Amino acid sequence: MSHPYYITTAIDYVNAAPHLGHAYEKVATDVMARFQRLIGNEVFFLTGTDEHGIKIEKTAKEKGITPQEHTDRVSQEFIKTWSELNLTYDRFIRTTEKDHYELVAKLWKKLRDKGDIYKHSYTGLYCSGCEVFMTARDLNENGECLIHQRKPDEVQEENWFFKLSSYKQKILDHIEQHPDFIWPDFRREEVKKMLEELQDISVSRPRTTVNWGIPVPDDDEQVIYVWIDALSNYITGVGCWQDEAKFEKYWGTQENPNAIHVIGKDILRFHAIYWPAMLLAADLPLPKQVVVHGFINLNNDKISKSLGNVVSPASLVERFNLPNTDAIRYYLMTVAQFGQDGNFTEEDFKLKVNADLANNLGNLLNRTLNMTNKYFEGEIPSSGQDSSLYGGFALPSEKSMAQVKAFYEGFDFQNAAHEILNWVDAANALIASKEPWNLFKENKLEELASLMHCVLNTLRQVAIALSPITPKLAQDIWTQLGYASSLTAVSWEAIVTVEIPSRQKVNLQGPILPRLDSELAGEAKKAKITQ
RNA sequence: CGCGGGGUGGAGCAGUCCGGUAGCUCGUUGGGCUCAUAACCCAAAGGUCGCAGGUUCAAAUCCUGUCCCCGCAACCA
Repeated sequence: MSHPYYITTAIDYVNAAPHLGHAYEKVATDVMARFQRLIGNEVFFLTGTDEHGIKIEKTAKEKGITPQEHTDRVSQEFIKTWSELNLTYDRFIRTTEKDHYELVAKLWKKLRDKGDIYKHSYTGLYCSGCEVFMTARDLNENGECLIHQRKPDEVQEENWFFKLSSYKQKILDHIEQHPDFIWPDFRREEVKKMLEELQDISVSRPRTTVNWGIPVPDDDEQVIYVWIDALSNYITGVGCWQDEAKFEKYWGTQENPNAIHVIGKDILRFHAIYWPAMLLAADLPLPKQVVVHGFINLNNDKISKSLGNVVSPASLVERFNLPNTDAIRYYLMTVAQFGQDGNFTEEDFKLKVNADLANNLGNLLNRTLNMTNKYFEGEIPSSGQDSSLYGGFALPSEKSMAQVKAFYEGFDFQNAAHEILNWVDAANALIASKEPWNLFKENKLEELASLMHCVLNTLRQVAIALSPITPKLAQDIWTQLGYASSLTAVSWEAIVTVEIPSRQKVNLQGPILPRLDSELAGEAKKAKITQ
């Protein structure tokens, strides 16, 4: 049965170019979106960019362009990168879009009219070096900014505040009553601790500080700060207060919440506390689940601009001469358990991609199609009388298929891929043990046909099952198996209910993914030779 | 005592909730095969699970203490 499935990523701040860290979350969300479509659900996948704020304003000024020009440029970079990674989002939302402005203004008024937003004078310690207000934690024992080693100025500012504290209990209750609201478990516990010390938050900034933002309704002096502006993209994206039918379908209702937010661990607080509080204040249903992933480090260092270790997906494609980004998608999804941190190294990337995708899977396809060409003139043989002969061995068991499905559903992409690769291994082992080349020499064509049919069908199943993670490779396998149609038209059930058609003409086209030989490997070889 | 994550064969990790022959991938060594992308298959070596104590017939797994690494703490995913 088809269900609406709404999934979102965090929207990225357009102050820097997209890198592997951004890509990690987006790919994971795309894998889930693709999987949900595969099992027949009606998916709406939202991603986008967060485009307001002082940093954008400053960067634009430095570059001598307007903030709008700047955000136009950078958001295009994100769109381009996502296109290279084959993300299948349904909308790319930008917080500078018209419908978002309207929604945010409505949301603001609603909270204000309800009395949940109030004006408050705020005396803060402002470090002009950092250009930001500091809290006690940012200061050393002498009350000096840790970075600039000098005392910040005492500045009084009038801001609008949101009564976050009055929603504390409701949020806590919701978390208790919906154990799946925050995933994984340990993040839920973390949020409960955060809730213990909860203060109201400032939700606007004076125009004297920031100009680039959505104006506070009926207050020319103030601009809406990031919380209300950025978080509400999730409801703008599915037509809140604009297209009620669409909104109810995807966002869901109080009784049947439907939205799933995929976010990084750094913004847990905002999604698990601020955002639900705002929704409660606006009398809107809460999301169904907040899924929190870990970070991918680069050579054990945090990915960051200041470390200068930013790697873009495009640069990997270039360096390794990849036919497409599937190797990157695969690696990101298998390098760590979703929810935990992982570590990216080029060496490991090469190793894993070569072993799993090129050697085991790619080579299985290649050797199988070659044999189909040699022994059966390129036509898929029928399983014949012996259809059950190899069934228990290479064909994935129904249990294994169900496991893969459960892994996907539980955001365990690592184990999903691992389980599918087991099917590949089993097929390779089956070939080794049955020695089809000898069956051919001995003219045991019945047995040979049955064996080849079995392996070809396994490849067909692998293509379907792996398609959420590696859509291009899966389609390549599909095409080489002789299908004219697109793999996206196939459903998950077909793994079990359909067999590869006999007499279909295979279409061997060479490696779906050549082995990666990095510059590193090249240089290591060179070094050996010169020694 | 701010919060949280992690410390398992050479490397990267799973297993820890619901104690009971320590598992996976890569690498190494030996063998096999030749359909295939120097690939694939089989086998072996290699770890007493950070450290100390406790509970138990039995602990990587529970409890206590301790050391080390990492992240978060009003926006670098």
